[in-house]
Amino acid sequence: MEYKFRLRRSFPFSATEKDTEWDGFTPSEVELLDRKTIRRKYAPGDFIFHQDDTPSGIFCIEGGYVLLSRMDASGNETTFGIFGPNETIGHRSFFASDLHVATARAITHCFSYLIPTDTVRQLFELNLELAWWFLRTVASDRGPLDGLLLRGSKVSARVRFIHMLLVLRDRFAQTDANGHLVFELPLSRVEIANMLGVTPETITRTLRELQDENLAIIHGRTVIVPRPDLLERASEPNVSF
Amino acid sequence: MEYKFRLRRSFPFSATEKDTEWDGFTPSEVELLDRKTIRRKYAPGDFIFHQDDTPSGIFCIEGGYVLLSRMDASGNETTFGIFGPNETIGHRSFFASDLHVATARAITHCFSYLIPTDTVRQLFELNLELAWWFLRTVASDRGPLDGLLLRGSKVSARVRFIHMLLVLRDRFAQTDANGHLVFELPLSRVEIANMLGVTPETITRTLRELQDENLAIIHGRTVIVPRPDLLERASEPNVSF
DNA sequence: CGTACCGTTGAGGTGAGTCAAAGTAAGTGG
DNA sequence: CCACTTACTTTGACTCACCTCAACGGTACG
Repeated sequence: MEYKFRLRRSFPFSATEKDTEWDGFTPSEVELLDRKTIRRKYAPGDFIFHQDDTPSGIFCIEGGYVLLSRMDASGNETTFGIFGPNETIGHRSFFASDLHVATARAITHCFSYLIPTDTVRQLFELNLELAWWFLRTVASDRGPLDGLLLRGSKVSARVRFIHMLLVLRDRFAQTDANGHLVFELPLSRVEIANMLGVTPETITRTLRELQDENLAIIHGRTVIVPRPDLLERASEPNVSF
Repeated sequence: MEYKFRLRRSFPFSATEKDTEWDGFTPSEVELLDRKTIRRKYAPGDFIFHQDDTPSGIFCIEGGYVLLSRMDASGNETTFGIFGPNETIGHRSFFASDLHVATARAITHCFSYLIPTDTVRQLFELNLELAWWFLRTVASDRGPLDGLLLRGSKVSARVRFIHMLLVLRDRFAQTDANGHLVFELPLSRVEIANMLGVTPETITRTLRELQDENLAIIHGRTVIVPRPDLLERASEPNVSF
């Protein structure tokens, strides 16, 4: 039997995942998932859900990248995170029985599964261990917390940006033949600015500053870091060069 | 039989709580809790746990108030929240199998229960619904998230302070005979500043500004708000007076 | 009556915001 | 393949909210 849900590292509903505590689904549960989940396709800029919507279930991203952000009354957009393949979004609001706090917007072509509310409920009834797994997931999400720590006014835009690079390294950077870190960021200047809580102009200026100091080479959305080791030092707020 | 754990609204381990999904403890489980929890007394300034400590269990505050904050390498302290009676602290790190991200410090005389790691584990084995309850608790904690939203550089210290008042209203404010809101804040200027991500001097100046505009009357840690309705309007970042 | 902590006040500096304009890249249609 | 539109990015000049540093006043406590 062929399931839509195959082996996927850290995919919470994977029936065959061996690396997590979470491989206890029975065939009937997997069948339920397969039958009820809704697969959707999104183009860049498409919304997956909006802030203040009532959650209609939990989304699992199959491919592509999604930004979670919130816009306040004055039009300031704050981005909390970028999520990619095999990550779930929308679960926090779901479990808090809350309206969506954030808007999810695809920034690349994107596929996601929606596990509808009723199906999630049924799964929890069938298998209470699911709560334990999600408890770990939600508790481990330090996104907003780390963001908060970086927003002290004493933390410069420069340090925030470098910190962002460190966080995104695993997903968007590769090491080339010369040992340089090459980032292919899927984010516009505006989106970066919203992640760091500054303006796009500040991003431009910060990038030029880093370039002038030979800490990075910038080409559009490509950022090349010749000396990755210096990055870590530069992310210490009080280290001067 | 008399238990240490009595009826307490929203106390997660309450055996008799009827308002939540969480009243399913059996007598033997309650007995386990009673036997294993450790009650401790703290004076103002005492630490309950330190950042980067290994969690030794979950703490429930019986009485008094506790600040959760983190200090970075340059000595900046960021406070995420203030917690009081019947609230649990330390659970996020616990469930994430992480070191404590924050330091918990008593700001008043304070009693708390520590439910040790082993006891929590036993309780989860006895009663998996506990995971479901904590999932709701952790998911509902919007503390760091709300904090993050207030740290956009476009949000002034003034708006942040007013927002803090609104958040603390339920706990620390009473309405007097004239319909004025009277806050008795248990926080020093420095502690307020750390909550808002500004300096203590800015707090002083902001308070004087509010006083000059007759929006508040300040006496030490007492803040009287003559027109509570104006507060809500003033917390909208883009409303001008 | 010092010591310590907290809070206030002032003067001066600065990082980042704002506004406006020009430059660049990417896609569309003829 | 080129003109045209649209969105994104950069740059510069100016402004300002908040930080920094330093001094001083108040209150509690041994």
